[in-house]
Amino acid sequence: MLWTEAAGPLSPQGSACVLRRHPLSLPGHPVSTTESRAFFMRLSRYFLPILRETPKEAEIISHRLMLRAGMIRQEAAGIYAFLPLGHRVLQKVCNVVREEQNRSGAIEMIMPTVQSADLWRESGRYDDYGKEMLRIKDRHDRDMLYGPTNEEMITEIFRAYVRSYKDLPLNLYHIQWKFRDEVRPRFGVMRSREFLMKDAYTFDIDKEASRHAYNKMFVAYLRTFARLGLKAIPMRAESGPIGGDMSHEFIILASTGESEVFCHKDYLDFEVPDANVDFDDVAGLQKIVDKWTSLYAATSEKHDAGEFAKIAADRQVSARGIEVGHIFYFGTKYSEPMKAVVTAADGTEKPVHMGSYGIGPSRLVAATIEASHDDAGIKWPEAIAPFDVVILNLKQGDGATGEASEKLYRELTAKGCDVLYDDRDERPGSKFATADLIGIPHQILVGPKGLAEGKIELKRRSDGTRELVTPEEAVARLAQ
RNA sequence: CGGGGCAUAGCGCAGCCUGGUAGCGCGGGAGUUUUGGGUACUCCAGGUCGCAGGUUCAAAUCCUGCUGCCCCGACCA
Repeated sequence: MLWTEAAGPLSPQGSACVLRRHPLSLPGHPVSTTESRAFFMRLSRYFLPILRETPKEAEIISHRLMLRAGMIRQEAAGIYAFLPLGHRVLQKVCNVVREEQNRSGAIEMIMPTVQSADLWRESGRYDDYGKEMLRIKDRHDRDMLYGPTNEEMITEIFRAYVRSYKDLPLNLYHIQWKFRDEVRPRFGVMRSREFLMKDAYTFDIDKEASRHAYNKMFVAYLRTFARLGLKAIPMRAESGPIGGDMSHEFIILASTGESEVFCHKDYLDFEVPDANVDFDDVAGLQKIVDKWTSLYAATSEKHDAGEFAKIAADRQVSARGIEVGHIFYFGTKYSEPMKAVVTAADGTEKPVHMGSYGIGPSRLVAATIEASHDDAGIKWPEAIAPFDVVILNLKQGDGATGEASEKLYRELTAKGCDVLYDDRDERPGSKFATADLIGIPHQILVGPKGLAEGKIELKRRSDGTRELVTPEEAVARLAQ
């Protein structure tokens, strides 16, 4: 029933990772005996704790909307539970990220959240990292920590197995929760202490090879953000506490963004590489990266007013931005102290050149809302919407609307759509408000008036347009 | 970590100054009504007033300490 479909993201490409469990496998949850209701994602049976009023602690719009839409629940400062709706979005973001990482040749794995301090003593960062690192002791009084990042661990794994340049290049990534004990967490999951992070780590024989690895991730990021419906602009960045010299931040423009950014307007119209881009084409990738780094783009920290002024006035963009990704090359910073070396073609041992590449899915969920909402609520891009379609039965209890709604549900589901059915015993106004708030891209309004003429109403959340069509047309339209 | 603020029902708040039976709106439950943009009405349930001390005949209210959370700044994916 519900769980079968709620278990995970349902986009066709992403379904491989969905655990399709039989409901019987869930202990403590008796299987419903109302067979006719099986396999319907009914809002009346879902867990969607909508808040009508805005909790006072929420300052920025994405935080407010995520709380109101029942997506998250704060458990401590900067620590959040993702409720079913939020979880669906998070999973969909992860799937897009995952697909693009895989496309570029990166290989997924997963590393633990808790790490041994010894690993960090090897790189020298145990003492450098400061209070952002959550340090803990286990029962044997050993120093442990909740990972704020995984360079040391991946380097340890690499050096344990890889001996030859023939095994390079290598790109390993994982999507895992991290913890940074920020002094002042804020803005909901935009800047939480615990956050989900995709981290990729590349290993190459030299800097040139590493540049290609860097370019692969650069292009993968362009594609990832575009698929999420975001305009992300790569900007030259400081390499941060991890060190290095080749580094870009991917910034999306949003009026409520946390920092000020400046860039050339042409970036907004740059073409994003399509799915057929050849990631092994070294020169081709370099060309794409060169283009995407050819114009001025800087965050306020690196902003050069003089350079910016050289751009034609009507091409200048000065806006606020949110960092959603960060990639950097850091050479042998970890491979040297941690002795991650391979034998090169000439027989000598060389420390590998590394890079790391982060995207924060949990932050992306919030960032997307910042970039896409209105007074009524969230407007999800189709790629990460928790559901593709919501069917609103405007007269619950009316046999005709119920039948029409369920028929629509079955047909859309059969066509691969992710459908939510609002079968609650609520007034139409309440259903409209809920649907708008949670931002499902397409609403199907099934009411007695329209049904009398054999029509239902199709409403698009993005621009509010609505049209009367037959149920058959609606299905054809939504199934693409 | 510097500065400011808050903590009373699930959520939003009043009550505190001037100590004396803990309130309102929303939400929840039962019902009547209504049925295409959060319908109206009736009834009901729900709070050791963040925690611990103290003052007092009496503390949500006054005093002390603690904890949690939020905002501004510095910092950060």
